[in-house]
Amino acid sequence: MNSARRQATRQKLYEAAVTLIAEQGFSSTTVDEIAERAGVAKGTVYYNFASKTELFEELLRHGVGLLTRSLREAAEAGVKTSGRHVDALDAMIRAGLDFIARYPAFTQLFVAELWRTNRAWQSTLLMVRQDAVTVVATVLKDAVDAGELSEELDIPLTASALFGMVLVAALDWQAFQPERSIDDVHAALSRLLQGRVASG
Amino acid sequence: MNSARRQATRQKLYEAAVTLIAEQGFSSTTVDEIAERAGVAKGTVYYNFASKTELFEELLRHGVGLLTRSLREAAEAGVKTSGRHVDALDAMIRAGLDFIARYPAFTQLFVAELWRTNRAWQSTLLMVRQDAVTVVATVLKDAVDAGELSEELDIPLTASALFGMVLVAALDWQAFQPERSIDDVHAALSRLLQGRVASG
DNA sequence: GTTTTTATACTGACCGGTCAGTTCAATCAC
DNA sequence: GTGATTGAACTGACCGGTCAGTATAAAAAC
Repeated sequence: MNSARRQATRQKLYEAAVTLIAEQGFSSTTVDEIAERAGVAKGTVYYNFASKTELFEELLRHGVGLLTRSLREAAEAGVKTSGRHVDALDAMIRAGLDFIARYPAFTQLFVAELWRTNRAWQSTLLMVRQDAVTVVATVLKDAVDAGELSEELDIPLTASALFGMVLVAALDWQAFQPERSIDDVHAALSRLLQGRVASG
Repeated sequence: MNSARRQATRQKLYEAAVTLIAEQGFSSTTVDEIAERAGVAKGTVYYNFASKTELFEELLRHGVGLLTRSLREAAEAGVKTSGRHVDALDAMIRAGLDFIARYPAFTQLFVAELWRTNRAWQSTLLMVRQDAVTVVATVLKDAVDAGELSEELDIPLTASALFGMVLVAALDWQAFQPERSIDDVHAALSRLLQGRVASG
């Protein structure tokens, strides 16, 4: 059980499912399509996952796991180089952009599901969302504690707003201006964040 | 044709469809459900709209029409009172929050579909998105032309980022902290936007 | 001012297709 | 030789769209 071979099959199924569901949505994506895209028999899907829904839930956990790990590592590395927590924040924005550039399909799918209610996987989604927001909020809190950011900062709301800013800007970048470099996008967002927008 | 009665039926169908699709997504929402929620027979749906997809597309146009009108009015009123374009921007943020508070279901649905590809209504979505972003970008451009914002400002990307900031913060507010007042949320976003985040 | 006609709006049973999930004997790979 | 995969057939619930018929109200005919 859980052999390397099986792991590889599951990975193929994740990759097939993520692009199809990002394009078409969960309900319009058929299990037959997923199996075909993954180059696997339909029976294999049900040998590896209890249901279509469970495949999707594990996919969510898998993807958000990658994101949070990447954000955490960026934050740690960012604070280590300069000792300033705002640099950790900036490094996290960069890591977010990297993630979205690398896994655009997962990001689309995540956004599409995030604020839906009454879905089978709602509790799973709430948990993984909490994981991701916590990483951002923690860095914000550290920066406030260190006196780098105002004590009046509304941490949870700001974490959400930052998350949204990066998310929407990056998705628009991917969808409508894919020729731009990541450095370019990163610079524009950093500027906006650091209040260097006002003229003079 | 286009009688008051028919208009009323279409309105009922919009209202029924928007909440159901926001909760469940387009594909998981059945025409039977929409009809039942609207208190109307299934045939009536097809008497008023050519297909489920067309109902959805007209719903998108209808909703984004409301949003852009509201943003435009806010921007005009905002610039009139003080003559400063950054106040128009702030007024637009407020109008965005108002809209999301008033039509949360439409907002959810719009976000969920915005970055999907390969969907029947993609072109419709692209058009209405363009309408909305243009309103924001226009105000940004006016502010830059008036010397209130830096000339180096990346207008389209900043417009997207602002849009995302307000969108995600507001959806999180609605979903996870609905007890907070709109003034409170508005203040936090204004602060973030105007660079009053850094301490000191 | 009552009957007839017409146009529009609405109804709901029904049909044909689709799809998640099941089953299982046969084959493969380590 | 045991765990993993295949492939194909099958089931049954579900759903988008259709259509013959009904309801309503206003105009036309008498």
